[in-house]
Amino acid sequence: MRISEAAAACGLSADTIRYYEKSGMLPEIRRGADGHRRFGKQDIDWLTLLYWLRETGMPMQQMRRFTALAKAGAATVAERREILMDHADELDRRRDLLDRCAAVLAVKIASYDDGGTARRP
Amino acid sequence: MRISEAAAACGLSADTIRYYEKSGMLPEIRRGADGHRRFGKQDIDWLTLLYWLRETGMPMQQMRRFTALAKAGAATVAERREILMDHADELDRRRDLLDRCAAVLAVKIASYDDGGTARRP
DNA sequence: CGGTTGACTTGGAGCTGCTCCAACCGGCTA
DNA sequence: TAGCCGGTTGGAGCAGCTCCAAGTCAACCG
Repeated sequence: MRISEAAAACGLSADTIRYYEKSGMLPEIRRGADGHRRFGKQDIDWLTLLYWLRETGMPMQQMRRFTALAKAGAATVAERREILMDHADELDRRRDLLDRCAAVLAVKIASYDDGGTARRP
Repeated sequence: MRISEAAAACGLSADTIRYYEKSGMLPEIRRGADGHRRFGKQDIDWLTLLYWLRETGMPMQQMRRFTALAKAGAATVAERREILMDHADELDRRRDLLDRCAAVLAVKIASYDDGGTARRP
């Protein structure tokens, strides 16, 4: 798979994929005889996981750590598991934020909706 | 209220408040005789709303627009309402993303949890 | 009265995480 | 042989902060 196909498959842009590679967030990506990157199925899986992690705000530093562990082999599974569990907790906190913001917005919108009949201090 | 108290009250940092003022995202903030900013209750309410909006990812451009409308007076209530409604929709989309990411993480964690008994292709 | 402390002021540099661009290269088609 | 396509690299630019240096002013201490 070429980089553009990989980008289409995982949801990241080609630029972002190159940037992630430069930043040590990808496993070794093979190159063809032409010097172009070639992505295998496992690479796509990895990119897709990264896509979800960044889409939900995991900092690059943590992604780098995660990648380094994965490169280091099976002995690091426990720590990788922990990183993902932590991120799952983070998602819960974010959902909470969204809910609270939704409540704030609802109040504000309602205050616009009362058509000016309410006395707003 | 001094800027540090305002920061404590609204959740933004003093630096961010100054930055927001520079960027046209605040109403006019009074100054004391010493040249320091003085925040009133309404200012704090505004900052708190901005806090929630940025915390849930509203782009500054939209915040600027929102501020400009608020400065322009009551005639712009409908458009401000619309901006908040749009943002509420955005929150729904984000919640959806979080849920989908949580599902991806759950699968990945389960694959770590199976203790290596499963055959992973 | 002078000196220190502390909260503020401004302007500007630095950081993250992309995103875009110029300049270039190799392979394929007409 | 030319033109186009899909890559390559390095580097600039952008959003949204965050931090820092240098300065000002008020208040308090001795």
